[in-house]
Amino acid sequence: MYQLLKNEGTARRGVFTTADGTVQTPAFMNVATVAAIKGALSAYDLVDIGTQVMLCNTYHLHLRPGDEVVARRGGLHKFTGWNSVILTDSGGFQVFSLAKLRKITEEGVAFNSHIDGRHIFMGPEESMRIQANLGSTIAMAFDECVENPASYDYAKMSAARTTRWLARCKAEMGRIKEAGAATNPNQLLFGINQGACFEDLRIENMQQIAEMDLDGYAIGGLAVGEPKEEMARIITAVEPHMPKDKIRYLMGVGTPGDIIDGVARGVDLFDCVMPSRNARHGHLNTWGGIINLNNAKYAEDDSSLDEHCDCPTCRHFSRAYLRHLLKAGEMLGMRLAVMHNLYFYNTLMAKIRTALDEGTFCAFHRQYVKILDQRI
RNA sequence: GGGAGAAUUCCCGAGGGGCCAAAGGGGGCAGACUGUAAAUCUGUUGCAAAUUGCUUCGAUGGUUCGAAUCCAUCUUCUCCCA
Repeated sequence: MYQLLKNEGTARRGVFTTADGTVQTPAFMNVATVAAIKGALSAYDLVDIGTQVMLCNTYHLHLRPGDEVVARRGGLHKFTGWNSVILTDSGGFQVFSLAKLRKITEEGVAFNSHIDGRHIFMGPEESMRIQANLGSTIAMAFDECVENPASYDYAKMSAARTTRWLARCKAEMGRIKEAGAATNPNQLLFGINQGACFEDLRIENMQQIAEMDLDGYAIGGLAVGEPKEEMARIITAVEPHMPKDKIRYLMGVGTPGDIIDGVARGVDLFDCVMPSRNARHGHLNTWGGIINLNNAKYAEDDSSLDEHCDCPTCRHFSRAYLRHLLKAGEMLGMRLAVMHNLYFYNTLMAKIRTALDEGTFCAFHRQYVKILDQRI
């Protein structure tokens, strides 16, 4: 259940209550595709870095270890030791990212496993059954994330099909719960808006899925290579048609600046691989911008990563040491870097919430939206 | 003591008269990454007043229009026989 506490323009401050825990929004969900945050972070580390929601992936967990294995362990919460909110992505993004290995029909998508090449079929019903086995707090509807650029005709056809898939997802989830076969009987379902970069398709699609009374609504298919102005244009066009009393999720976004902009445009939830992937590659977020620790100039820099950050990494280690660990390919380097970047993102969201609470988000936006994405 | 082989750029290593500032790795430097097939991918890596010029293939000297490449001597290393 979503409760809007306060708003500043279209920006919203709220609380999302679930059976597994409460999420203060706006929030950034930390991506743990295969039920682990890459960089050797466990559920216990997530508590230390201020994580509210862990995000896992249906397709990846279906392949390995297998959703039924997870179900027999009591679901993702027991399996991972993370006792708060878990969102599972439906596998829809893999329709996009594994494009070379798949074939899409009305029924669903045929994949070749990226692990061993074996034939896999996933449609709305399969995705719902897998997510029911995984027992996440929130299941995402199975969608097609269309590549950019997309033709108008393809985007229209695909969005309509994704909506038909959504109806099947809702029906299948109902059947599973009725049969008592869900690992988590309180599992929620979010629908996903598609329509590429065409405002009329986006709006029409949003209006259709808004009528389906889902637990939350996501905007998908953005941040897939289109210019930032395009993304902003689409969010601004769709937002007025999203239910005010439901939580809104902008999938796969983004940079700190993208997130601040997203909040300003009325989004409550975000997720992105950037903080963890960039951290592993030496790109660290600071309150003054992004630094690339691989750069030679940090080889003898004894200062902490960010003097304004009090994460475990910044409290104890120098840039020179972190750079050495990263260069040497040590797991510790990645772990410390990922902890910092996720702490940074989680802290960014906390600051956004405080600004909204205090009615100063507009000033916060002005101060940080550009600088945080800059390279220094 | 006798015989055989080898020395190439930061490292390993290809190249056996002109198309060689010299393949390919590694390392270095730099860049990319947006619901993670991503410890991946891309560029670059002798110097400079830079469509060119200069220096570099163990050292010195030679052959040749032209040498990393052929010859002589030397140095160092490896292997085999004593």
